[in-house]
Amino acid sequence: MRVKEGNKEKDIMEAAIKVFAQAGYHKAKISKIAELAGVATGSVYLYFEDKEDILLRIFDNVWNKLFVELKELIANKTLTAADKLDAMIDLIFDIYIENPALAIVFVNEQNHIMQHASQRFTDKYEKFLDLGESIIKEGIKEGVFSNSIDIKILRYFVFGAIKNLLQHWAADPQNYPLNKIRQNVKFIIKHGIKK
Amino acid sequence: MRVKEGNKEKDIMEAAIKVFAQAGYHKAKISKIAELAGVATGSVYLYFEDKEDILLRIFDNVWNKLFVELKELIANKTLTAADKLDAMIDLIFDIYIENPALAIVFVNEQNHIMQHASQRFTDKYEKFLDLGESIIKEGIKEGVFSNSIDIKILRYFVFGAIKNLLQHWAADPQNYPLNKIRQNVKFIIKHGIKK
DNA sequence: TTTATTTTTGAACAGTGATTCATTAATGTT
DNA sequence: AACATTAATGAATCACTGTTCAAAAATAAA
Repeated sequence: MRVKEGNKEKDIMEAAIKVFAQAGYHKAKISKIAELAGVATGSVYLYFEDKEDILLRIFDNVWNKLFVELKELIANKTLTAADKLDAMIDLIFDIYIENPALAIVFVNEQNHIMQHASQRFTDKYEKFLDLGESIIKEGIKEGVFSNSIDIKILRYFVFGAIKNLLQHWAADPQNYPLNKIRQNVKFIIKHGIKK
Repeated sequence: MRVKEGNKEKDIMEAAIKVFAQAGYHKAKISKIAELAGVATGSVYLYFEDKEDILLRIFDNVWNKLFVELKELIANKTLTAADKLDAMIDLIFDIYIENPALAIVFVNEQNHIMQHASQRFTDKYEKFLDLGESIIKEGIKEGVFSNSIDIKILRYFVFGAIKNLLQHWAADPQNYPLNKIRQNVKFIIKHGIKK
């Protein structure tokens, strides 16, 4: 019997993240991913169903990670709802700092995922946003958040705002430091623009 | 001499909007667009350079329209900055009401455009957002808008939030009436979620 | 009606790149 | 060492669809 050496699955996935980030999903070539991962083109198909499966698994990982982290965060009894909201926003920004290529894929290919794999994906996405929702509800109970905003609307509002800012940032990182963006996002969500 | 009959260019563009909205740019087939427009496949290339050119011209039209309308809006001396901000948001939502398919293309294919034709497109986009920026500045002068938010950040924040909400709405229109979304957007931008 | 010019057609072409699979290599077992 | 089993290879296949272009059709002018 022969046993698999190394971790080709991981190698391929990491290579794919880089190639997807650089070229975008559609222009990314399997042959390029394989080359970067140091395997033959055909080997990719030993570990992944097809091209889309690679992207889906990348998203699975990100959402799982975010979900676990947010869950821990919410369980923390020493934080107020407002603190938790800030920390939740940090979770997303931190992906960018830890793994910029992954973050680029995450924000750029969201559309693709939504249209081609909503069944597999919506679950994790919605679960994550459900947790976010619970923070808002907590804040409303605490009396610090307004109860006149529809929470379902709020979640897509906030996620979309952050996604777009990160997309622009990724396209031209020099423009702004990520931390300034993060700060402003937190402020706008809380206070809006009215004086 | 023979003269062109009808307005095939317009027919093709309108067909393309429908097909792009339904299938997404990448899966949209030229042959399908031609069929829907009632012309031969090859005829598409008499009026458009290539597939991407169709998408670009669709975007040109939308941005031009938005730009003109926003300009008029801003020139209106009877409106306060806050009124103008609301009206600006209405401009975008109104595309959805007037032509849902066009709006779906507009929000879904923004990515594609940004990555493949920023030179041609960024101009109009940024010009539009510049006008939006002028509304905010007006409000700051009036003393009604906070001056502690970075305006460049604000614009991508707001545009992204709206874009994402409209994308979700388009994917499942039953979920929410568009007007409720619109209302909430206006409120969140102005007041944030803090009580 | 004939000719000239322009529009329209749609089948054929061509480039692309995801996917397959017969072959080879590597490792473990007897 | 010989064998069995699984991993890995990468050139060939295959499907797909954007684009081209020679031919046909429509219209206007002579």
